[in-house]
Amino acid sequence: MLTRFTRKAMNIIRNIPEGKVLTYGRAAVLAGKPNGARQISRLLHSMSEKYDLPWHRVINSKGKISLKPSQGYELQKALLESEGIRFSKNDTIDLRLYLWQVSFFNTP
DNA sequence: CCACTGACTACTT
DNA sequence: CAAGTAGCCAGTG
Repeated sequence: MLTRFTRKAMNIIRNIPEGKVLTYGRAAVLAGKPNGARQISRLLHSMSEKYDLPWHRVINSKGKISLKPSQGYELQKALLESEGIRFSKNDTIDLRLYLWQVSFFNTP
């Protein structure tokens, strides 16, 4: 049984457009739980495949990929770059350019 | 119900 | 800037 928060979060993540990203924290806020960032990561980890979520479009608040090398890092970076996202020298994504700007999201 | 775990974050050193 | 810390809360056993 999934919580309302979890379902809402999945819905939001599914709607991240190509070439844009969301941070764990932002996704949590949009799903209605400002402190639910860790649940977002759990979601992605456990059901990104089952529910066909664009898990690679979610990164941490510093604009970096949270996965470790050989644990999915390379794959995520490749997927993002294939959508046109450019990484800075220090391997960070410029959130000013790529953060999905959504002021409201309507899902009951 | 309790304990433990995290692909997190904001704040302090 | 890097490293440490306290708070966070759904899932799991």
